[in-house]
Amino acid sequence: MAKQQEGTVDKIIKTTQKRMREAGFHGVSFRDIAADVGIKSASVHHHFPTKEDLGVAVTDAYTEQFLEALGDPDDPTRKPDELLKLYVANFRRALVKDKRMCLCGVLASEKSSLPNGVAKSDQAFFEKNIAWLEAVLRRKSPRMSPKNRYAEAVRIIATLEGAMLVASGLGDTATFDLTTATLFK
Amino acid sequence: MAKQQEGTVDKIIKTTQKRMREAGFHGVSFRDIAADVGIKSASVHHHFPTKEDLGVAVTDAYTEQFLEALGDPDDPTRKPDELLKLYVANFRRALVKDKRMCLCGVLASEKSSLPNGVAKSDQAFFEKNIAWLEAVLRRKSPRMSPKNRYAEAVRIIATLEGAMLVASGLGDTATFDLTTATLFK
DNA sequence: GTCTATAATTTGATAGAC
DNA sequence: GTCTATCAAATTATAGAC
Repeated sequence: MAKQQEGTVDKIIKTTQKRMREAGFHGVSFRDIAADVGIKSASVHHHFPTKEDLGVAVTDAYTEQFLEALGDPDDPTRKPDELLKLYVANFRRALVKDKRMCLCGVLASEKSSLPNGVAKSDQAFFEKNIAWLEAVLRRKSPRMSPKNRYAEAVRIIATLEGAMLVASGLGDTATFDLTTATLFK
Repeated sequence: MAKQQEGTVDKIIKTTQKRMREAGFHGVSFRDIAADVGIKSASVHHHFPTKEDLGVAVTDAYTEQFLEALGDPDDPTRKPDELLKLYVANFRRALVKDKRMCLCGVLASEKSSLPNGVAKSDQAFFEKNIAWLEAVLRRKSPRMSPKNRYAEAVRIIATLEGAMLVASGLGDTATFDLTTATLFK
């Protein structure tokens, strides 16, 4: 699977992700995106007829990329504790390296005003993340009840999203580490 | 201090808060707000010349109202543990009763695209909340180091904001209780 | 697949009458 | 303090040439 040359669609998705993570769904326009990519807004519409289409594509791509970076939660060559550390590191990278909130966290905060398709894709991000965490926890603590596993998975992603949010609100990324330090105590 | 009759300014602030908690700063317009209040957009501009002015007023009012509901963290008639429970209950009410995210959480997620004044007011919300929590923790655990108190305060607000965010993303308010149940364990 | 051109609507904001 | 009227710019979206 060779990484193919980056086409216009990929550029559009990438730049839209970037902008939506800064300004939310409503804070981004076709013209801004087109300018970033170096084309005209009509060309963006050619690939994504409506803003909802664009929002869905960007959210789904973000989710896929995020889960791909996590890998298989049942990979026997990686210990559950390592996987959980990797999970935190993934969020950390999104905040510190990209200097941005999680896209799906941003969208969740404006969820009731999103087009249906985008809201649905956003929800899928959280469901898939929780499922991944549950799988890891099943290996880490086989005797934990499914109910408690679910609660623990939700607690983990909520803490990480909250840590990003507060770090963003305070304008201080160090806050993230402060918050997540005791996550698995 | 009798509660005086609600004037236009209060109505504008109230309806703007409501809409911004649904759609973020960029998802709200002067015309929408005016329609809610029952006036014209020019009248909204009379009270708040720019959108930044409006955003600052709404954010500051939200923060003040939020802190007022918490009361004095050093009130000797209330135990620290009660105050912390009250703190969680305050967030819970915002989510369950208003069916909405925390305003300042929403704004934090789009912070880098906000007008300077709004970003500043948003940051103040987090700083004041952390200060309130630190004061309570000083009473609850007098031997805890200031550094650890700060970290614990940040952890508490981050968990609550994250719990709201994920509950919003999943479209299930019960998620909030699941996440916050173990907050003070 | 990209462009020009444009439509239809919305947006933040202002001037001036009442 | 609210209104009408209006502006200039921005927005989502479409039609049709190349």
